[in-house]
Amino acid sequence: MVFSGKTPVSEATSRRVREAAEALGYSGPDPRAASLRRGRSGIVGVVLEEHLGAAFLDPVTRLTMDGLAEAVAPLGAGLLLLRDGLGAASAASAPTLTTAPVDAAVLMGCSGSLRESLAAVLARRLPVVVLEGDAGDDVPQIRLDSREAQRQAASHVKGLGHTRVAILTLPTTVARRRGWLDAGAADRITVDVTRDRLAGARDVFPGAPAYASAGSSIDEGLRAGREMLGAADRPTAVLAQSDVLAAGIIRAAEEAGLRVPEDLSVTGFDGVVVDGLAPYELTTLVQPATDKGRAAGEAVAAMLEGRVAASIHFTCRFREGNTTGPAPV
Amino acid sequence: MVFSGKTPVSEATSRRVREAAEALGYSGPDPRAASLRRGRSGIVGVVLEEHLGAAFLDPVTRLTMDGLAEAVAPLGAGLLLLRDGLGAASAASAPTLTTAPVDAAVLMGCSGSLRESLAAVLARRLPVVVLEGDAGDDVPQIRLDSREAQRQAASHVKGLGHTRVAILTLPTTVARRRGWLDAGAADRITVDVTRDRLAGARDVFPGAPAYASAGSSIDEGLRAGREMLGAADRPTAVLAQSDVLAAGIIRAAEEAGLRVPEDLSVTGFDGVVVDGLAPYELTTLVQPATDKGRAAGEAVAAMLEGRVAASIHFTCRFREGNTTGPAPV
DNA sequence: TTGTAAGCGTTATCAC
DNA sequence: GTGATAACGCTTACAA
Repeated sequence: MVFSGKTPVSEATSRRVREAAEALGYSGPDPRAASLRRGRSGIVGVVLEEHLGAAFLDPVTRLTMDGLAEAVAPLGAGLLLLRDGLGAASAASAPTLTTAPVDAAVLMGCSGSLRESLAAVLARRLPVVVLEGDAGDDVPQIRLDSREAQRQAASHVKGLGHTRVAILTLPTTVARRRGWLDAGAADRITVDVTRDRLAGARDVFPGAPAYASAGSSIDEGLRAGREMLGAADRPTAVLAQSDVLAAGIIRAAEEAGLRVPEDLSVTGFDGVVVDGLAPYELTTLVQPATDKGRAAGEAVAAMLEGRVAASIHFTCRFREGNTTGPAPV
Repeated sequence: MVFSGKTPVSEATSRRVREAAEALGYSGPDPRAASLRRGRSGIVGVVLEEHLGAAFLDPVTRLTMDGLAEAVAPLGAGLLLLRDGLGAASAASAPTLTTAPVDAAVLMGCSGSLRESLAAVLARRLPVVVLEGDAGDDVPQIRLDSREAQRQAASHVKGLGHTRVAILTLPTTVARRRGWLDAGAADRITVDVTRDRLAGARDVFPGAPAYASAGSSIDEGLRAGREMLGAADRPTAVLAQSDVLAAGIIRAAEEAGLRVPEDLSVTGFDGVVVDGLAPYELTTLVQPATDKGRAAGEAVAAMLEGRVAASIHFTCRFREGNTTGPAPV
């Protein structure tokens, strides 16, 4: 066909066809028909567990999506935004992994309904990659050494002499309840990232109190910070599970008249640029967010070409900033 | 068919079919074939002009996408992220409006290559909606009274006695050059939103100097603020074209030891929650960002059902916060 | 209620 | 190099 540019076509024929097309009002091949014939739609489904606005609030998600988009582009593929299961409410008509013409799927931090989404794609025998979630079997996974990394930051803080340390966690379950975690709560955490990072922190500070945020944002951190720093025996260091949460803690400290790091040390996690945080430079764990996305995209590409994609384990790099210092005496 | 649930099927047959399906390893209808037959893919393409990470940095974009997603969901449609034209580099293999199986398209602030993208969808006779961009002809557009709104904020500032007023604009062209705009620069602005808001501000302060940012973020605002507030005859008020830019200006003011609003008044635009800006509450123009997205989605839905969708003009609401005050004497 | 047949618009293949 | 032909897997309409 002239449009596909696949077969060599003579100039004359080409023009003749184009003229006819023009006359008939034909505007190129129909992608729907092409995708049926080819067995490829050129679309990769991305499953998010929050609504769009919330998901993209997180800088890590943004970076990951960026890397993902970049890696699937050469494939001629675009990203289709999908939300995972949830209640029957949306299930009625919203597009799902089973009804959307996707060639492959990427499950992003679908902690809650991961298994459900996974079952759906697996049933359709679609290539699938799971980002930071425990998919168990033989599906390629992109993971991070969250626990080890968090342990490293905790050790750093311990080395500075801190003993009264509190942890500010990411949401622990899909319910996203805000507040202090009680004794057995750690075992009921369903979000893998949260669980791993908490474990890493407690490897170093076994009994450290932990407060769960309802999301990863500065305002959530601020809100949590007010509560965490308000207590009588307030901590001298807070290990936050994300940079934006850490930024919120810093704001709360400023609000309470505490200097960082003289009165309070704060560590983050992610190593992203937090808009407006200057002049502070967080002590944090730098994770290769964009690379993670890219790796997911490449894994998808590999599987689409029939190759097997291996799981990848990324590591974080500890970066000392100016938000941690010796424990106050 | 049993799976479609369209035709009434007896229980016995249903089970028989299901068993056969199971045996043959059939896992439901192929969405690609269905979309060809139906002539619908259930996908709405969203054209962004930046890469994902950058686009979603802007709170307004996030909210708009949210509203859009919500409005197209009942349609059974998902959002496919697409980037507009650009150089030949990406054009090679990246998915485009012409190759993706979309039922309709939404063009989001595609200032630069809007016409190009528009031509592509129009050629395919797809329903299309343009968000805040001048599409000229009879394509439905979702617009905002940017100029009038900005004029209102400027009047408020004028009423407070300010005369030395500077404007901080959003990017003026796709090139996104940062710096003071010279005399004729206003006429060379290709981004509609930027042009309209600048015009509104200059309706009230005709000769006001304007500085162009390279993007809508706090750090951009901070960077611009350092330059704008560093001059000898620094302004007593800055009209920023977005809330996040305004937040950056406030940070720059703090940095320079200026109090807001005592020494410097600042206005924003958008009325979004700026993460971490508390305790300031911006004087700003609240725009219905989510509604804009929803309206775009509904317009798309209407067109998909054969109805005609009218253009919609949204208006902003002026909201006085605590970042503007009387001009210092 | 169940079964059957005809296309949706491509693209790949094969004979010319 | 060019033109015809046969699927791709579904949905819908119509006949049994």
